[in-house]
Amino acid sequence: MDLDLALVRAFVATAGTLHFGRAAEELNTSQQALSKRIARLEELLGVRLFERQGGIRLSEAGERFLPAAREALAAGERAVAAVTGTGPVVRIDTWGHLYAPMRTVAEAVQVLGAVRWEPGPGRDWPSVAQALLRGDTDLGFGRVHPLPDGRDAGLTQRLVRLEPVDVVLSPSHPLAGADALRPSDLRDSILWCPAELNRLDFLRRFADEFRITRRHDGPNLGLDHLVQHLRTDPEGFTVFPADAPLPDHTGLRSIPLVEPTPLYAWSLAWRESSRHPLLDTLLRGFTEAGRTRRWLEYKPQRDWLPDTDHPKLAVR
Amino acid sequence: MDLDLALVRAFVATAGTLHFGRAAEELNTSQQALSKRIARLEELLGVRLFERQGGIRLSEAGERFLPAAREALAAGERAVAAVTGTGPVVRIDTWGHLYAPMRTVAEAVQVLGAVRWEPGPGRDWPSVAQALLRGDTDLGFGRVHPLPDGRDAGLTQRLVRLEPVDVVLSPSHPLAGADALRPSDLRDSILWCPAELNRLDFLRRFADEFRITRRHDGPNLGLDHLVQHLRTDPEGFTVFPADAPLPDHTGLRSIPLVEPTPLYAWSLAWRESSRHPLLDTLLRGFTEAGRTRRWLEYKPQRDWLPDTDHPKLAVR
DNA sequence: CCTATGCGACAACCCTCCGTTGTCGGCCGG
DNA sequence: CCGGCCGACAACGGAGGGTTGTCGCATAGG
Repeated sequence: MDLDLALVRAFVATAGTLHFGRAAEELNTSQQALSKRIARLEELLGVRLFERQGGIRLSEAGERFLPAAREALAAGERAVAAVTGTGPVVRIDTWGHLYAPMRTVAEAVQVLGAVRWEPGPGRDWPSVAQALLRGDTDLGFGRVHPLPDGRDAGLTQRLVRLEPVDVVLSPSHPLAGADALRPSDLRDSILWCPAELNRLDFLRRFADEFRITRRHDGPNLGLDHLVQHLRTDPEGFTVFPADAPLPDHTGLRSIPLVEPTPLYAWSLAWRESSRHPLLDTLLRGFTEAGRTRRWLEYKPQRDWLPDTDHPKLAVR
Repeated sequence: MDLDLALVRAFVATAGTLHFGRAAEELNTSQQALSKRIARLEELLGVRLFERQGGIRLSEAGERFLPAAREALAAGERAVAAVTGTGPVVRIDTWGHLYAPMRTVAEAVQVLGAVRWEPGPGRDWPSVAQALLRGDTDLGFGRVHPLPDGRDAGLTQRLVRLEPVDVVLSPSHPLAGADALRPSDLRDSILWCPAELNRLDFLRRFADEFRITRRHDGPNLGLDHLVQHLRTDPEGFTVFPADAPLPDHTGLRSIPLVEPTPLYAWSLAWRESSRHPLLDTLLRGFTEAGRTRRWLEYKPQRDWLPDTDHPKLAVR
């Protein structure tokens, strides 16, 4: 009971023109062949799709079939595009590269397939927002924070993942043996920041919220550099998304945070006035992945989320 | 370039077993026929889907194709189900019947087709919430307001439409000639309520917000009854969703409200722990319809929404 | 009432294509 | 080196889909 999409195509074309002759022309075939195709489809489905009485019009069943038929055609085209590499590509600019945003995008894309994408050169949220507004890129992915002067006006965003963060510290750190730690346990330690703290919205809010006053920041010299320092400083720590990969054999320990568990809010952003054709498919991929992998779980009494992220939460 | 889903089915089955013989058995055909089908599909796509070297495994292209192929098969099945009437039915309980909730559900379903649904006996939000929790129905649709005692715990809801409301009044009402009215213009008029006001969350909040103190309520005796009273009372008015149909030839006037425009918030609700198989399709229908018909537009400076509805808003 | 016209269905024909049966070749384990 | 398993290849037969040609049935106009 599998449809041949060629038949479905014939139906959709005929439903469009309501005229066998013209629809046949459109499909580069003859009226008779088209007539047979429709008849075949009708027999397969066991339902009359058109009422014929001097001209044709959609039957009630045809009316029900039409939108679903269009969907099926579109799905077929996406499948073909997925494998032949034809069709559009969506450019996705990510930021917060230290936290490996790509892995989440890749996972969401994999769920549905059929989306070809390429990473953009994104650096940070302000620059990606600008690129989106200029049309230099199609989609942004990372942690969004409010921009001054309405520099994000016209952009739509959607929260797609809340990721718990772990503490990362040296085995020589006094707390290294714990199975779980509370943020308040870290007050006596030194927060090592991967870049200048005033450019790290999440880390800054985290440190402020939990009164972590000993902080060490500096220019972004990459993950390895940070790891080096952490390894040698028994008082130092940093926080890191729980599923983001640390370089292997760093010898550092990753310990879950609880009471509360801080969450890192990953969002997609795009310019509403120029939606990319693949956007809907991609959003479905994130929705699907988010549900199965529980990417959007948030319990106010268990988790901590920066104030500015709260509006992004919603019953969805 | 239209796929034959029978070929796609062959591919998916083979990708599942990674064994031509067993997949052929599963498909009730011979190994040779299956082999030919795969070859045909590969030629059509111009890509090798399997690597053959003593046994088979998916090629890179096959890996990309698989999820999209599953999607296409599902879409095909939905299309067949839409027209043959096979497949599951989703029971949707609506409430606020005076405001004709069904029309919005019907519109959303129409966008994608393929969802068979039947209305339930819903009366009001509390009773529908209870029915959802008991599993007596699959989905609820109407305006959701918070319930006491956690009687809505375990239910997920999603805002799907914000509908402006119009004033409805008799032609003999002094304001009947206006092209648009402000809520504050109605302070001297009498709000006729279609039921007891303490059961009408939206109307109560509306009247309180805009200081409409003259109110007339009573048991719900139906739309016609309300219309009768409105027609004869030159001081009376009621408010009504802008797109909801009033009975024809009522002789009443409908006038848009502005500065601000009150919005009626329609939501879907379901029990997260027992998602109906059609729920995702249905949600996509609402998302799609919502975008094209601008069902979710809200400007705080232009519109008015009861406080309790604000958490439902979200960037999505 | 008759005819012209336009449209879709039906019939006959032909060829392509798909599934069948039978067989070969290549990769494995012993 | 050999046997067994698995997928590809070859040959054949029948169904199916496209072609051309024609008919039936509407509707409109004289």
